[in-house]
Amino acid sequence: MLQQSDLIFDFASDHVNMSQLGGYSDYPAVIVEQVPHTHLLSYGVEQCESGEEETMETLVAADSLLNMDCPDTLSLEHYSQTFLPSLGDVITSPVTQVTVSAEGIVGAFDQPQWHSLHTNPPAAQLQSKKRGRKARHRRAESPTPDIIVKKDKYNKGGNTLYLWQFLMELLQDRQVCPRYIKWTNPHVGIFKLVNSKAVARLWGKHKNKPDMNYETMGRALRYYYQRGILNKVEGQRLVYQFTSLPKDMIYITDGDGIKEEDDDDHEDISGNDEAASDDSDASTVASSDQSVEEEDSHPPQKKMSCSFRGPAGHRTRAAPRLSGQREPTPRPASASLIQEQHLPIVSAEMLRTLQNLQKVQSLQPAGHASVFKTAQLLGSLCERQAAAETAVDCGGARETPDGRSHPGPKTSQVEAPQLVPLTSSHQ
DNA sequence: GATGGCCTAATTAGGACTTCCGGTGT
DNA sequence: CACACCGGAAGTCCTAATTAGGCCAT
Repeated sequence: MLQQSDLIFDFASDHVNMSQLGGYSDYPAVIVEQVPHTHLLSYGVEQCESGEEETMETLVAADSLLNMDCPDTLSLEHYSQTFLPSLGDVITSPVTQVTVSAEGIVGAFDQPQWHSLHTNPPAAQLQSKKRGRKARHRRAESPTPDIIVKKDKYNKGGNTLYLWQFLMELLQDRQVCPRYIKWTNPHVGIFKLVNSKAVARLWGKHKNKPDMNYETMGRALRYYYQRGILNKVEGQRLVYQFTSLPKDMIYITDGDGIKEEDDDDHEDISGNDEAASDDSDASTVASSDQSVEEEDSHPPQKKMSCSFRGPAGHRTRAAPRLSGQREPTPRPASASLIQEQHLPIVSAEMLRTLQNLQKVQSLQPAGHASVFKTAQLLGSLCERQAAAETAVDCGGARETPDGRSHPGPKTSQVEAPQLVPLTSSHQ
């Protein structure tokens, strides 16, 4: 059974019947979502009694959030060749053996996995400087718009999570988004570091750099300007913009259950949640414990509303469709910028793929450990989900234990945004 | 003994930060 | 004054590519 703070990261590779997917067959493999039980993501931060506990609590939050000792969390180790069974409404695609070069992807992908939020080309095409030794192939670089890494790089078990990936992770994590980091304009990839210190500490924790601070992390972010991964939003502090986003990004928005970080965050029953200010610190995560308990007993995650978005692939978690209801929205063949499969992201929809437990059981545990984790989770949730889905059928969307949204009393359903021109610039 | 194939360890290049710094703007 | 922000410079860490060497078969 999954332990608290367990996350499941897996690619939802589908060598399954793609015909089931209809027009979605070209959807990317990486789908993103948290494990249904939000308590699995407990940040474990005690309620803040004073601002002086910021550091400790932030670090504790980082511990719990990232679960750094757990290779199953952000280590990307499951970016390997994991094949998952798929339900009809789950969009997956093969992610294995993707050979990429600076000239482009060679192999599995014939559709762009990412969409650009800019028209401007990447800033830097870093040229390797050869000296002395015989010329050799370039080492794979971070998946910047034009510089794409080999998939295999992420299979080595290293802690190779780039900062931009990390930020995307946070932006898809309801425990930190919008509390520490939030979208200010998800349509164009603009986000804000609501609590820059906490985010920096989380990053430092992940990188095993206890001295990490926003100044240092900010330097790394500034290097992203040159590489065309990020832009700075002029005139707004702590606000940055991704130049590219995965199409199946989960956008956690400030729904009814989630107040803007700058607003009064009174979801914490204890009243100690002072998550408002930028530097209020990670103690704000303490409220997660509260919410974790709530959500444990009430699987529907009422605190957020989020949606998938993409120029064509936008899907709304808040209103899950049944497999037969999905509308085949074709995906525009825009230029691939960042390979989506590099995202250390989990998918709730992937979890859904595992609902087909019979298929899961046919897998070999040795090669699909995380799959089995998921399967176990799903098995334990199966009954509840069935009940929840019944509720969906009867009364609109409710978030099921596998992460689908439910129309809880406070849940606002976020409609899938309108298609955003890829050339949209930040506002 | 020469050659070739395979495997492994060591070396090297280079990417992605990290650290430090001085400076500017709000 | 604090903080955000900028970018140069140098350093660290890690990983992939390359090379060298050993072993074995022919």
